[in-house]
Amino acid sequence: MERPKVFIGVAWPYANSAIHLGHVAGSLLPPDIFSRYHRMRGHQVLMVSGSDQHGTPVTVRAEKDNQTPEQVAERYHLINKKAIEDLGIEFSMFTKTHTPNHVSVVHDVFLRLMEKGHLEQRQTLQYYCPKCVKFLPDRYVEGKCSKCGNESSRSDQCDKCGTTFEVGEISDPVCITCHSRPEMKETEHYFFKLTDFDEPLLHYVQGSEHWRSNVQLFTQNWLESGLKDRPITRDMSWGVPVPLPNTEGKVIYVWFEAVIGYLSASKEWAQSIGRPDAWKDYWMDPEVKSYYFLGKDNIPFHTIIWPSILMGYGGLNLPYDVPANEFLTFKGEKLSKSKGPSIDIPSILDLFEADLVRYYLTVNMPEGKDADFSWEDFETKVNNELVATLGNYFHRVLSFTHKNFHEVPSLPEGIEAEEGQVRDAIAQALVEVETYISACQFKKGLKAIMDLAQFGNRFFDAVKPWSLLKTDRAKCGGVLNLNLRIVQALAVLGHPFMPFSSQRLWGFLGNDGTIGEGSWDWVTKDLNVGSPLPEPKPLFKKVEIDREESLFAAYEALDLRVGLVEEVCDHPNADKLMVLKVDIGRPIQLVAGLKNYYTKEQLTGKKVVVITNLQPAKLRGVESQGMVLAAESGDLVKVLTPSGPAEPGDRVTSGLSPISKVLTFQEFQAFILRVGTVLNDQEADLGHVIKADTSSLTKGTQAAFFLPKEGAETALPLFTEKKVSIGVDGELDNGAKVR
RNA sequence: AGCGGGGUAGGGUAGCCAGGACAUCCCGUCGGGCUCAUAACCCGGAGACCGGUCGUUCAAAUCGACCCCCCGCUACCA
Repeated sequence: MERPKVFIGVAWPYANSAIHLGHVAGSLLPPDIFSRYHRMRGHQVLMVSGSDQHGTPVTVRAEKDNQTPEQVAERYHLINKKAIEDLGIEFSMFTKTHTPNHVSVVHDVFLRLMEKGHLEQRQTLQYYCPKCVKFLPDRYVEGKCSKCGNESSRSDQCDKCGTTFEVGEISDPVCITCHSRPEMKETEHYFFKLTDFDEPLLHYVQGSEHWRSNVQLFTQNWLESGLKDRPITRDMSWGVPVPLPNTEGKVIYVWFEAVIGYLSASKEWAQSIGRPDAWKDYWMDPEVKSYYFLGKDNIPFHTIIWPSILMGYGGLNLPYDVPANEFLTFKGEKLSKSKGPSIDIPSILDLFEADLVRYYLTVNMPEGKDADFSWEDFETKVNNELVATLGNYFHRVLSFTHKNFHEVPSLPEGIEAEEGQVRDAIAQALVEVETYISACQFKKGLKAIMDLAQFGNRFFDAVKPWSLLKTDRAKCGGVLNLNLRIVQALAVLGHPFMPFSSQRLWGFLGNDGTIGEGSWDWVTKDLNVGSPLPEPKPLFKKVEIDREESLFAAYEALDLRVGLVEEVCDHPNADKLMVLKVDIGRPIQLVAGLKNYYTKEQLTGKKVVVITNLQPAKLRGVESQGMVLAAESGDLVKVLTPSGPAEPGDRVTSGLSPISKVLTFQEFQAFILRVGTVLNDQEADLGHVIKADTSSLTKGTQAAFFLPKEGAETALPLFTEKKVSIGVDGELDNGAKVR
C-alpha cells in the first residue's frame, strides 16, 4: 500500500524584517510539529514556504536603507531562512518569490485564468497627479462631496454622508500629498472576477466543517458581505510583471501573486529532487490533504482568494484545512530593550537553545485566542516545567542507572504489575499525542507528554530504586528498566516538539540511529538490554533572563523637549486639527487635535512639551513631526507646560539618560503618563497616592508623572535637564491621562 | 465608531460549538513526605459568586438578549 501523502503550506514570511516569536508561534512551529509527526508515522510530506519578497513594504524599507528592493528582499530572505533552519523547522523547500520559476508559474496561472475568462481587462479612469508623477490611490485624493457639501471627502466615499463615488464624480479633487489638482487619466488594469466563484466558494466553505470555528466564521462573514471583483495589477515596478504586451510599469498585486508561491515552491522542489513532475503527486491526487498554517490576518487569502484561484485554474487540490492561529502579543514588552532580550529569532537563538524556545512557544501557542509573551513567563515555564519536571525526570533515571548499572538493566520476573502500569501509561500518552497532533491541537499534545513525565516521576518515587538497590538489586534493575522505557517513549513522542534534545536523549539511552522518518513505532521499542549507557548530562539547563531593572528605564526611549509655539493655523482639511509651527531649538511642524480646546491665540507663544522622536506621520495630508503632550480628563484637554524658566529645546529628561530611537505612535501609546497634585516631598496624588521624588516640586501644584505600569505605586515626575518640573496649563482631575 | 477575538482562584490557562453531579492544568502560596535527581521529585490544603444583568431549562461557565471592560485590524487617535 502506498504511504499516505500530506501537503503542508506555510504562510510566507514577509522579506522586510527578521521573523520574530510571533511568526514562529503562529505559523512556523505548528506545521513543523505536524510534519515531523507525519514523517515519523511514515507518511510522505511536502512542506513548502518561502520569503514573500514583493510589494510596497519592501520598497519602503529599501528607500529607508538606501538599497534596492532586491537587495532588501534578498537580505531578509537569507536572515530568515537561516533563522528557520536554526529553529529546526524542516521544509521540503523554503524558497522566495523573486525567482524566475515563481514568475513563470504566476504567469502560467495568470494566463490560464485569462483564457478561462476569470480575468478581465478594464479601462479605468484613475486620478493621476502630474506634480507627484504618479497614479493616486483613492485615499490620496480628496474633494467636495456633491451631496452633503463636505469639503474634505475621500474620493471613493464621503465619511459624512456615506455617498460613494466613482472616479471623477467628486468636486474639486485635490492630491493630499502636494495639494495640486490631479488629472484623470485612463489606465488599464486586470480584474480577478471573484464573483465567478461565489457559489462554489459557498459550497466549499460549508463543506469544511472541520475548520476551526474562527476560520469558518471569518470566512463566512466575508462571503456574506459579498465578493467584489478585485484589480490584481497595479502601477508599480517591484513585483511580478504582467505577462502581456503593453503593460510596462505594471506588476501583479502581491496578494494575488504570493499565494501562488505554494505551487511554484512545489514545482521548484520537484525540480530539485530531479523528478520535475513529482509536485503533481501532491497537487493532483485528490486523496492528498492540504494543510495551510498561518496567522489570523491571513485567513481570507487562504480560504477565499487562493481557493478561487485554484478553482479557476482547475485540477488542483483546494486547502483541506486552514488551522489559523491567533496572535502572540507582547503586552508590556513593547519596551523590550530594557527588560529583556529582543524578540527577533536570530538574537533569541544567540541566547537560548532552539528547543527551549520551541517548548515555550508550544505551551503558550495562541491556538484559540491571543497569547501573551513575556520573558518572565518564558523563564518560569522553562525552569519549572521543562527543566524541573521533564529534564529532571530524564536525569534522575539516567544518572541513577548509569551510576549503578552502567548499562541497560534487564527485566526480571515478578514485577508484572509495575510493567502493566507503565505499559498503560505509555499507551495512553501515545494515543493522546497522536489524536491531538492529528487534530492540530499542539498544546494538548505537549500536555500529554508532560503528563507522562509526571507519571514517570510518580512511578520512580513509588518504586524507590534507591532503596531497592540495597535490598534487591535485580528488582532495582527491573524498575529502572521500566523507567527507561518511559524515558524512551518520551524521547520519541517529544521529537516533533523538541527534535534536538529528543535526539540527544536517544543517544543517552544507548540507542543508535536518528529519530525521524518512520520512527514513531519506537515509542514502544524494546530496550537494548545490556548495552552500555553513556554518562548522561542534564538535557535542559535552567535559564536566567537578564533584566535591567530600572523601573523607568523604558522612558529613556522618549525624547521630550520644551517647545515654543510660534504659529498656529487650521488644518486645511480637517475640522479638529491644527497645524503648529514650534521651535524646539529647531523649527518643526506639528499637527495637533486641539482645535476644540484651544484657540490659535491661546496657543501662540505658549511653551509646551513635544515628543520629538515620533515617527513623522501625515495626518490628513499634513506632516506632523512630533506631538504636543496634553492631558485629558473628561471633556477637558490641557497641554503640559514647564512650570518654571525653560528655553525652547531644553530636554525633559527626568534625570534619565535618553537613548536615540524613533518611536512609532503605537510604541508611544504604551507609555503611561499621568497628572497629579504634589502632596509633600515624596508623595503625590494621581487619583491614588503614589511615591515619587517630588522634593524639587512645589506642594499643591499639579505636575506630570511617568508610571512604570498601570496602577503602580511609584512614579517619576517629569522635569527638564535644568530641573524645572512640568506642569499643566490649567487644572485637571488628578490621574488625568496624558497623550 | 465599524468588523473580528476575548474576559474562568494572586498570575497564566482548559472546558464553551454537541448544557448535567465536587470547574481543568501549570506557576505561586501553605502543610507534609522523599533523599535517586538540575534546592529537583511526590502527596495534601487554602484560594473562583466562571465580567455584569436578565432570560431559556429539571439543570448554564457552557444556549439567547442587553450592558461593562480588554486586545487586533479599520478610522479626521498625534
